[in-house]
Amino acid sequence: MGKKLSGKDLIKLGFPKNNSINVTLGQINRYQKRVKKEKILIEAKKVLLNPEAYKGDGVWGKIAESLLDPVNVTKQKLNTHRAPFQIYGENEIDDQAKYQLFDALKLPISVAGALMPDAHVGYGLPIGGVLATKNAVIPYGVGVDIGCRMCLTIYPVKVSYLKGKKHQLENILLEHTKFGMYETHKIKHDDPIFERDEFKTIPLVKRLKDKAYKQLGTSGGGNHFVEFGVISILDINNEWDLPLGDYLGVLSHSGSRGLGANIAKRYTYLATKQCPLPKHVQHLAWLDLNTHDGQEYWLAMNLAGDYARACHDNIHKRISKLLGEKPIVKIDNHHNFAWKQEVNGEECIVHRKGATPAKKGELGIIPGSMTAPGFIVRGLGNTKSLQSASHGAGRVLSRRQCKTTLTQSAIKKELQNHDVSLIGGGIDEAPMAYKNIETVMKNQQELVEVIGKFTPKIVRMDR
DNA sequence: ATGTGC
Repeated sequence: MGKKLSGKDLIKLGFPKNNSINVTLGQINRYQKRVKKEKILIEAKKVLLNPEAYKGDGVWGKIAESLLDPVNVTKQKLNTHRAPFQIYGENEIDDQAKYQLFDALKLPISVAGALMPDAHVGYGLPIGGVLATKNAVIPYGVGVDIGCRMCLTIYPVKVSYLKGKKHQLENILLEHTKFGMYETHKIKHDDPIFERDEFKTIPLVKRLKDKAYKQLGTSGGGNHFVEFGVISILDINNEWDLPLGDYLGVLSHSGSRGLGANIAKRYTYLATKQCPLPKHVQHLAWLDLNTHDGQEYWLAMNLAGDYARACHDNIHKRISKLLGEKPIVKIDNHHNFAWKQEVNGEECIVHRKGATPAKKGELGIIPGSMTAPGFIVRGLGNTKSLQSASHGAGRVLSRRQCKTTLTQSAIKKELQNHDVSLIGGGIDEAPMAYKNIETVMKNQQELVEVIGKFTPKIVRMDR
């Protein structure tokens, strides 16, 4: 009732008639909804008089920045030329995914790009896309599931265990992994990550802390899984001096749950507001890393990545305890993330949206499907791929196509043929929905070398 | 991938 803060109030206070008004109203509306107008105006005046002192503040930092350095939101144009790029396994990649990369390579911030052999169409950057940019980060270049990653632990246990204790292992997955949107652990688990400053200093992240707490160690849905299988070590020069042969392995694939999803959503929205692009590429909107929002996204993205790691660690720790065995090897890697990395001698932001980092000697995991093997790989540091490799086999059938062309009985038969037992798993995650992983691996021999193989035997997914 | 707060 006339109590709501308006632009006029701010002008009366002495605010300049530029975008600082909009920024201020936006921040207040978002984070100070329940604070009295009088109180807000007193604080706003202080910020107006000394914006320098408020730089970095969760709520007022962005306002201070808009006062110090008013931004002109100008429509960005695409270049007519493309930044240099490389495509791996081109024959296996559909044209739409290539066109998406080509568009991304025309952004004025783009330095170089690559397409991995499992690439397919996504929002903004294609899945399997790698893009290096100059001092800017594209939230949709990372993807909605920030820090989506793999984690593998290997146990010094005979593989006959998989058959002999099949029922017990199935029970571990059924009772002690959590899938789907709402399923959480009955007992709350803790983790040092919740002491991180970002949970206090970034208002959005603060609001997500409770949710993150509840979801720690859960897997979510989609293509996420936790599975037991056979690890075959194939490289005698492996980094753990393991004799060649078979071991019990636990492999997990999941990300940062609601925390990362909400961070992605918010900063994508902010990016599209600040960086208007032609309609067909609007999802490639970026945040300048010198701005408040850009820096905040970087911190929030890194937090979401670390949270995703904490989730996997929680899963593996609990399973290890239930097995009564300590892992002798642990390998893990993000495949939806952005890193600072040198490209052609200058520091760039390298986005990998469904791509495995593959610096020289860097270890990673490339999963196949629930019936096809995954691979433990060692990066070869190929600069043409921006030191990256595929993050899996890649889809051949869309989720919709799966539902219309596949049957439950065909999936059941496929699982039986490979001696795989499945708990959960929808028709859209059928093994037939994925490309042949052997072909994908062949198409990236210049990018990674294989150390070992993972053959899934007991798989748990959402349903 | 997530889930109803721009």
